[in-house]
Amino acid sequence: MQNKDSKDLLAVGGLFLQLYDRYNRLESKRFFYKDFLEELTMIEINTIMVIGKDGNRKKMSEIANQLGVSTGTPTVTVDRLIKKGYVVRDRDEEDRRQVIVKLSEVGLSAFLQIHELKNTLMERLFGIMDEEQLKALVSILDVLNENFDDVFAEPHK
Amino acid sequence: MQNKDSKDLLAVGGLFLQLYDRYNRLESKRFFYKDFLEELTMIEINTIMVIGKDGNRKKMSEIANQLGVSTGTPTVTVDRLIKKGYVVRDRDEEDRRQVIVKLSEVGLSAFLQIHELKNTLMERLFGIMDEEQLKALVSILDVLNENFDDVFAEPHK
DNA sequence: AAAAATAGTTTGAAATTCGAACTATTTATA
DNA sequence: TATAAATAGTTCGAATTTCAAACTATTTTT
Repeated sequence: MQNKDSKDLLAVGGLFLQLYDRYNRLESKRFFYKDFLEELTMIEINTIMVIGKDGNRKKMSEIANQLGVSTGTPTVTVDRLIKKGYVVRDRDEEDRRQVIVKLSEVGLSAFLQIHELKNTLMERLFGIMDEEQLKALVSILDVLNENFDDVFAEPHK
Repeated sequence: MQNKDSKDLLAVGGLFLQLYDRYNRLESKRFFYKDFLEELTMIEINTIMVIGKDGNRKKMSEIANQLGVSTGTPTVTVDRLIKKGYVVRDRDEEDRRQVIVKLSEVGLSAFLQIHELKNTLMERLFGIMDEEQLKALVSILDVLNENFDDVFAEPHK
């Protein structure tokens, strides 16, 4: 039995998908974003999280790309978020075709709260593990993240 | 430094979320479901996957619950899937309030193809790991899945 | 200077969603 | 047993989300 076809390789995929689905469901509005959903819809929250990550400054195309939607979608969402006071739209003065979107103070505060909320969930999820398991998992997740883009670079089949 | 506040506990959450986001984006239509999206929308695919899992026989409420949407949503989606020939609607004869939804032959075939597609992705993702890491990861994911519901049972805060 | 490429916006149509009101059926209760 | 309450789904209307195509504005290429 060689590596590629090991029973562990088969098992780990199923277990990952199971955990992924569970977390996915947990994050789905009803529970998780309850405090925000009076004000914000899911796509608005997702858009805020994309804008705030790594420096609070994103082009429209970056937002569309990160969310996996066409560029028409964030145009509409950002319009609404501006109306609600969560983001600001600027034109890049270097290249005036580009639009730069940033979080307002309100938007940034929402971003930080949701970020914190996610961290709390993570602490719950992984809090049951002992120090040794944590160390092992950190190094494994590191490897998976590092190789992710390479592994899926060429279109699969 | 005690367990709960260890740097590994902090790190592992971020790494998990990173992997989660990446996989999430990968699964998002454009790449992954390309072959099906001429025929099916995302919610239709998700609904098919829920119906097919664990025995190809689901109540409306089970579908809504698994998808994290209100019951109105699968009613509409199932209508469309019936029209497209992917599922069948039956009334439970024991309790005639309940509606049982099953995949047709076409639906089952789509389910299996998508299932296979996901497994292929999993093999790619985890194929870079050696046997020892795989074993470790299997046992960790097992623990996380087993404890998931308990950990998040009581509403967080 | 003209043509091509790029970044976003606008538009219209379809899909998705929710929550509330509704129908049908089953279970509880008086 | 009759009535009330609970449960399972459906229908409805309004809002959100989406895409793709046509469009505007700007920059880059030829």
